Amino acid sequence: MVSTLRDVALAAGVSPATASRALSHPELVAPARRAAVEQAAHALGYRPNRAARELSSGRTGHLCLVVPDVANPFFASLVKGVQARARELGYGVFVADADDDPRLEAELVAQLGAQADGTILASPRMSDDAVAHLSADRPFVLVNRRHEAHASVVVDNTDGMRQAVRHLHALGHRRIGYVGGPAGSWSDARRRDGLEVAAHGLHRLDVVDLGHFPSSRGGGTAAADVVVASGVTAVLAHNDLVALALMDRLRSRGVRIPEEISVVGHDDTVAVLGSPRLTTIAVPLARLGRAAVDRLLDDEPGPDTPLPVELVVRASTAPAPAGGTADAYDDELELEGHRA
Amino acid sequence: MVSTLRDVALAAGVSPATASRALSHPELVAPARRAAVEQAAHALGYRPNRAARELSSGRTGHLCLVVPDVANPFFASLVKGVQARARELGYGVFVADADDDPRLEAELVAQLGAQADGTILASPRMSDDAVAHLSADRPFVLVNRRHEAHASVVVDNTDGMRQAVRHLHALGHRRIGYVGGPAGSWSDARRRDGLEVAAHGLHRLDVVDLGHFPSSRGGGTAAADVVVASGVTAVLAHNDLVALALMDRLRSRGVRIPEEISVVGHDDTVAVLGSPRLTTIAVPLARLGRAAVDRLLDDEPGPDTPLPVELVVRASTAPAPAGGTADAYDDELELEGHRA
DNA sequence: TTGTAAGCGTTATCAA
DNA sequence: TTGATAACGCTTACAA
Repeated sequence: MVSTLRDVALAAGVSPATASRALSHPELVAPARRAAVEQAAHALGYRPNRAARELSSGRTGHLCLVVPDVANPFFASLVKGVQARARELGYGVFVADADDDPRLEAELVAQLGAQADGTILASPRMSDDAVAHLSADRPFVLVNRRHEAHASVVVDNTDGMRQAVRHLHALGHRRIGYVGGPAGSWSDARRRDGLEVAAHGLHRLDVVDLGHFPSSRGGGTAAADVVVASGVTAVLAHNDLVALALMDRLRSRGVRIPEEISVVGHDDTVAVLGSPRLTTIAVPLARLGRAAVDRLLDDEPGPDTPLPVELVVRASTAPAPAGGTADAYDDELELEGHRA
Repeated sequence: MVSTLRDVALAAGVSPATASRALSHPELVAPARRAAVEQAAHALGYRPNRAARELSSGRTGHLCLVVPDVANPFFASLVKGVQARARELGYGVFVADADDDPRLEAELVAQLGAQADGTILASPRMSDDAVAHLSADRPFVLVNRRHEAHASVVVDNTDGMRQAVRHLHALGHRRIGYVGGPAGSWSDARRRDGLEVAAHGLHRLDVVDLGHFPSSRGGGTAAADVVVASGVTAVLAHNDLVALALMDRLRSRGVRIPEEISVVGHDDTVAVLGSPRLTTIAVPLARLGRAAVDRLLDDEPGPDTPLPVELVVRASTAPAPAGGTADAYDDELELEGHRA
């Protein structure tokens, strides 16, 4: 049979209260008794009943993590980090997949969040307004998105763009396209900021905004044709999945990568599966997940500096084609280009 | 404030016991009172306290899912299916990532499993012996692995091999290599069975066992050289990740795919990211996850037939090279080949 | 420093 | 069909 705290107390010759304290607040109990209790607990294979503990203390020992799609490698890695850190701290993690439906996300936050000591939400697509109305009574942390109403952990999206643009510029690219993520995405907006900053600092550089695209393979396929039409010699994609599909479509239109067009992905989730291997902006997803847990459980909010990202150069970026199209196109066909 | 059953009972003018029954076992309560309770509950925004319910009833309303690595797309998709079905049935899901450590898996099953109404375990690498010692007191289901001591849900690994071999044979391949998964893998053993069956049914066919390899990219890279040395014109890989790395290495050794060697993956997790797109044996992972939940919660075990898999033909398989090496090698260099 | 005892919110047993 | 009432196992004032 499963033994209770009573059994432990009985075996150790103390009251249930002392047994409880010995296990939960050891510093309040005399060393001798504490040892006796610990030994009895161990001998009986005692495991505290979390339901009873919760009912009495109000704390569940659970964390709740809501993501749009666990099968998306970005979120899967995030789950891994959250899970690892939570385990270290003795928490179990409810993982809720919202199946890419922002309304379901809100519902899950309300439902499962009520059964946990805190909730972590990764939701690039929920509206700011909807985010504002999420439960603020319990600890709550937003991942890779800021919002005035909540705590958050983010990565340095802006700096990632800066690194990538500098890399491409050094390779001689002078006309670089940006395949944006869905409109309204917080990180997409930050990346556009980074693009602007980067473009201003470099010589003779056009950054061309190719528009907003779905952050799926379909987005990359659609973007490819826009890329070709824009005359850029390099592209930054919103994520690796998009970049891979983009390369696929480019190739099938006869464009050689990286000889004719260089491609940069984002996140480093599936970049290594591409052919050629994708140069990408690596995001420390597991660290981000761990940081989310710490932030959730931290009493003092802290400064919340963005986590650093790192450009990983692989085979999909190369020097700009000689006599590249950059100058040829310089004064035509400029879709909202930023100019240095 | 959050309202309790007492509040509902008070508002509805009934006793807490009746309120409880009205909500949990409606058929035991007179329609009039039931309606009153339901209305009061709704009006007060009543949410049952799961801890209290658990303490009293013994049921947690939680399920536990332990996987070796959530960042692996195979398991991520499985999580998605489990999660979806569990939600439909009103359960929350603890997801535990064992970080590819079978010992940790066992610990997680014991720890988190004790806080749930049932546990689902996907563990290709745990030893049969270790599996035998896992908690049998609560409902427990094994995923894609059979074991006499436990219930399980599996896919038809054997038939998948049959489909793939038939496909390759029809394309004229007469010497086909098998890049196996880790030794001890249950599904790998089933696939070898399928290979044998398939080979026996087809004319002039050699299936060459290339050995056991890690189910990671490294495994695929290592396998590539063995593939080249074996003189096969087609390869079946243990999963898509392995197949993709295999193609990478083959290509860098100057082998053209599919012109010189055809490649077949398994699972259809990342097959579409490859270039060329990978022909693969699609496994219904989400369905498998859903089935695991149903099996876990089913009172009557049922027959447990394997879920069907489906060969998806893409660009990585093509007719065998003319004057292919198959016949040339027919009587030499036969590594444990099965012969029809 | 320790023990007594009162809950925590729900379910389930028993009478009525 | 309904209502008291006693658990469920633990934590935490409060008292000693």
